[in-house]
Amino acid sequence: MTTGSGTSPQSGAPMRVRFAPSPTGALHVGTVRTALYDWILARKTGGRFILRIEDTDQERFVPEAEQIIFESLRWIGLDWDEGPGVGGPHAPYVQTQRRELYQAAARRLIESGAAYECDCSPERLEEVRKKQEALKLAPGYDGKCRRRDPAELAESRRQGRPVVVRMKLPPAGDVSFVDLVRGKVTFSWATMSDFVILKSDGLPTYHLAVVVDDHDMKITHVLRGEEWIASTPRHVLIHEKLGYQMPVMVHLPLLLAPDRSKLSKRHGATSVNEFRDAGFLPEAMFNFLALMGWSPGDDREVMTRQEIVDAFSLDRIKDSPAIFDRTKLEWMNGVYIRQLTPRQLAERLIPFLEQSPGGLPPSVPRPLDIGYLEKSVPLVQDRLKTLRDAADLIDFLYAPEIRPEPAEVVQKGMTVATTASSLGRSLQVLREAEPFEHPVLDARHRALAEELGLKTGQLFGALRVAITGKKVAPPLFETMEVLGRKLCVERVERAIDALGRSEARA
RNA sequence: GCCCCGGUGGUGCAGCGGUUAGCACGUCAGCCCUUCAAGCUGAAGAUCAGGGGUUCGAAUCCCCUCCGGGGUACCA
Repeated sequence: MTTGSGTSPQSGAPMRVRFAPSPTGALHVGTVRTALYDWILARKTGGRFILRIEDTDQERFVPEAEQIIFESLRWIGLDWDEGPGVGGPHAPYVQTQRRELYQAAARRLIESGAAYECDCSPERLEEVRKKQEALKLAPGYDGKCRRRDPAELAESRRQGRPVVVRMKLPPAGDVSFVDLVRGKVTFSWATMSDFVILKSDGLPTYHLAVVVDDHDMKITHVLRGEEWIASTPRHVLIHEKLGYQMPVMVHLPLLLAPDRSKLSKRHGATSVNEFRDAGFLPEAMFNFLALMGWSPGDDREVMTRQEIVDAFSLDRIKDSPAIFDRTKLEWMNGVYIRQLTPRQLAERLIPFLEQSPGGLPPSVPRPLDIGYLEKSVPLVQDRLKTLRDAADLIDFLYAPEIRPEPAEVVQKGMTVATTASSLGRSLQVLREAEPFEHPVLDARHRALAEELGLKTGQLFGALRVAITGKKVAPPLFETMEVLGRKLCVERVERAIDALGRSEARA
């Protein structure tokens, strides 16, 4: 390390970190931010980045979600060293395939007296909660089954009544743990109650599963969103009772919407897939997300993946929430778009231009000619915030004909007649210019404007509308060069015709 | 309600005991100029949430208040 900025106390030893999403749908940008930090840390320390699927919630399980997770991670460039698809020494990496481990752990906890079985009905639980609410007490399980008769439990089971396993909380006192971002955090056991670790369907809750798996997979650092900080005491308890050592805890600041509430659907796009489809570049997304909750300590913002890995350190993660500013993301995406070569940009643009709604009109034949596109790209490269912006900016290059509005062709201080005659003179230039390249076209038209006593803006403006059909378009003569002599002549002729017809009507 | 974590220009971030409070996005203006961008210059914009302390000195440390967020499930 030559910069020194990236050397944090913990950057030396290889870290084993895991990203453990639930397959419940698309990957939220906040979740991906966590994955990003995991990946960076693993790469930085020569450690391992482990992917684990936490599918213990059968209710919320979405079958396609697993594929979406893989795709999203691959899209943004996070490759995993252990996990689904690649295997590893702690396989399987899908929690529903590991249930024996959790059940064994639950059994050990019951045997040691740290946990107990509970057959309280949902109705009773609801009743207890209501009573507590009425008395303004903290809601929570009252511990009735702590002293449940084993025979009664067995009877419940025989009758098919649901039985869960609950962790027994210490009667009083505080729990503390060290969080790398927030320092020492303390909770009182009184604010919690005996929580479920094994559900009646035999699957573990998050609390048990995470502890068992992180220990089994030898995870050294746990990175997760701040919403987990309040349940960390539960994890401390389970670790303790199982005789496991706690990994280093790192609770990342939440990602908020501009209105400072939790980033959700109503704020627009929230999943990486949506950003990908909206035309954001993965490298821009990587860079932007890395800065959501972390900064290098100097004023750098636009950084390559390698620069981020080099500069990253856990002690520079901030403790206040990060707000997702889409405008700034768009700016950064534009920066990355401008860094591409025309060829690279053309290649990335093709899927966006070829897609049916949002791309070029269906009348434009697919597949697109990459050569023509590559020539067109420099015309709009500086003007793109997202890849999806391109279609609207270059559609006129693909239109079979342009039907300009006569009123828009005529520039300020000109009439239909003077405009038509000026375009007629331009036509000569277009027919004769040799070679048909922008420096020549530019020089000839400047001379023409002077000869006609027009401002360049007047002549060029009229031509722009004739050639592109738009008042706002890329630089005129570069555009003409891409379009070629034949099309330019046709379009200017057509504009003159249109002017003639409008005059006749008037 | 209770518990935990936050609060620096409009926005995102840096600064964490002594700075004219720094950078970026956005906004506005100028330059460039054929429009729009991009680029370059410059400007406006902050009682560092408020109030008390501690200190020679506080955005930085402590306390209170207010505001925001998170948690409080057989969801993760």
